[in-house]
Amino acid sequence: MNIGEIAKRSGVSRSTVSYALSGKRPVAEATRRRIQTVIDELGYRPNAAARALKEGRTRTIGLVIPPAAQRLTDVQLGFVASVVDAAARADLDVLLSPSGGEHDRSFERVVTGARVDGVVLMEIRLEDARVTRLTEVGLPFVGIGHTSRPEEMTWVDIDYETLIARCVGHLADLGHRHIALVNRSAELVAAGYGPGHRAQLGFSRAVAERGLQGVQVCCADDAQAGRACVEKLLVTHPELTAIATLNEAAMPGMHRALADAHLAVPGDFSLTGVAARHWAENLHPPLTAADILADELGAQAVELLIQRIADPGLPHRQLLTAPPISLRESTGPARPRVGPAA
Amino acid sequence: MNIGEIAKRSGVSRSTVSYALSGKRPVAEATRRRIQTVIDELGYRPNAAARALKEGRTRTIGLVIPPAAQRLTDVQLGFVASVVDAAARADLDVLLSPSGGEHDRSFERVVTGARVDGVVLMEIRLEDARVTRLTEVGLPFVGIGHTSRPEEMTWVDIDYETLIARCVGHLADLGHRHIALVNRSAELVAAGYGPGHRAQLGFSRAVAERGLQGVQVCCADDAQAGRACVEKLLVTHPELTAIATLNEAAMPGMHRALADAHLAVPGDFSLTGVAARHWAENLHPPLTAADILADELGAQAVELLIQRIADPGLPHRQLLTAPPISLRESTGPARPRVGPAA
DNA sequence: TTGTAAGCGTTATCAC
DNA sequence: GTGATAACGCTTACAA
Repeated sequence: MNIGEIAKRSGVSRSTVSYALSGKRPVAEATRRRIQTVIDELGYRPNAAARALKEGRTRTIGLVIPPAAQRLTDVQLGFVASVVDAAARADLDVLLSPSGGEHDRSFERVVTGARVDGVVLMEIRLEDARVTRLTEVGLPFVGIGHTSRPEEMTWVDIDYETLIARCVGHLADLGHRHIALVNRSAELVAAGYGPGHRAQLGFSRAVAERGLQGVQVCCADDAQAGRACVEKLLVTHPELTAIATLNEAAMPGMHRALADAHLAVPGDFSLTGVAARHWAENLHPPLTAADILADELGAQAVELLIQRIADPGLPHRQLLTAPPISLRESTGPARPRVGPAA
Repeated sequence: MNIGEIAKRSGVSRSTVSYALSGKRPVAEATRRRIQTVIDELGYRPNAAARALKEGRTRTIGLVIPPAAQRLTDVQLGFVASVVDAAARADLDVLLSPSGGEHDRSFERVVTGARVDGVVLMEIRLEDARVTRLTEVGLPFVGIGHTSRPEEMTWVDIDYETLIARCVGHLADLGHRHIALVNRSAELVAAGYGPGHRAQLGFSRAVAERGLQGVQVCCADDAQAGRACVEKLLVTHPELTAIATLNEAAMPGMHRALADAHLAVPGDFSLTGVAARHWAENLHPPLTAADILADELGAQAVELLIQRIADPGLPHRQLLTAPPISLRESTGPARPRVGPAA
């Protein structure tokens, strides 16, 4: 079933069918209708490969995700969903590529075989080989996250530095003087994972500015680790009254450790951080947090990518969002765990 | 950068380059090496569209997911991850298509523009237009889930009927006589969502066989709904001592409702169901449940699809898995809430 | 208003 | 062991 077949059955040439479809040249109404009838009857659709070959574009974008094996967080999943959704609205298909680990072949295929018109790149590291590679081959791309040389690429990102600083500020306002930051996994932070890195920065800065006692720990991205991490923290830092975190996955475990220590949230202990709204609202008690609007960010990434595909010469653009903290029920006035009385 | 350029620089013809790459015709070792050098130098890769056009296959599979807007459950996410992973291992790319709702264009593009060699279809309904459409156009596909005429397609699925029946059996063995099934959302079940439907069947059957009192309710896929649902259930059915569910997303809320009613799990009330292992292990207390092995199912779906693509005439195959119940800590002996003493 | 034909980058058949 | 060349299905410049 190809355009020639449609042409034959409609009694016109192939070009007329093509033009009737694209509207790039006027076609007599009668002819157009005749062609349309045949097309509907046979359920014809132009062959994507042939069209891509001729036009030099695929109407497809690549979405490079972290290797699937390591589960996606709620926030990451939100990005994927919103990118796919935004792309569908723009009539673009999305080619999914797990990158890193054993899947470099997949990334190379997507990048270098002219399979896509552009790429949305997730989970960018401060030094990221994929960014280098994409720049090298000149394929338009937009990062969700950015590298250590942010001006050299187009990206959207969450301002973890500001957000964590704000969380600390919020806790300080409530009277907390001893605060911990529970970061993402040590591997991730060591590998130069931007959010982890910038969370450290923001935390250190805010703690210094407010003259607080701060302690920073890394924690693997799962509930067990969160539990162990907080259990340890409560012992090693008995004066702690609050935690800020960007580690969603660890949070259920953190809650559990607090409950096991008979510390009520927010009565005895405050908890806050950065998380997907959906997630924050569903915790018990609902988490006071800077709500990441994954939907918007993903859609903006696609929007920027479409612009770059249309004109790759465009100057780079950056979009840093710092959503306000939504006050919910997980933070409250400080109540010393070990005070003068102890 | 195309094959002609490589040919020119290597001083051979285009066909020789092609054969050097594919190995489908012997090429002198010296020539082969010369060509390879040029290729490495220029980072050449065959154009995917041209190859697809010529070969009549795209080396790409479609993955049709539920509309992105409605969040994926943990189990669904597991399927996506494992399908992407398995495809990458087989050097296949994955084109993601949200279907249903406003995204029918995306589905049609994938299905009908020769964009993919085959499709993995998620979230199949008992009557599913997409199955009809795929059959109609003759595109190889494999379902994760199946329709009301299961023998007419190739699929992998989870035997919810058996699993829920087993859960009921397990509860009955522990002495529970009044058990509720918390199903997925009413919309989903009404729309002929297979798992919801088969859970009903399994529940009814098991309850009848064991001579128990059973009550079935539907519940939207989120924590709030789960909480509301159980709160109501506890009031309307005060004799209830256990719940079986396949609604992961609602479970945190269900726990909360039980806690609010001062019912300890498993001391006063037992909870069990079907869930991703990851999820079950992370609940508090860990959920006694039939663990869905999403990784295996997704990989098997890809495997079956590859076979069907290679030979579309193959008889349909079906793979129904019923993983055993993993005993954890959320079920225990029945302790009547309202007994003779009350 | 419509038709003819070139060409996109491959692969594979045929010829040498 | 290697080289011309046709063909895949489409879009579009040129011709009528």
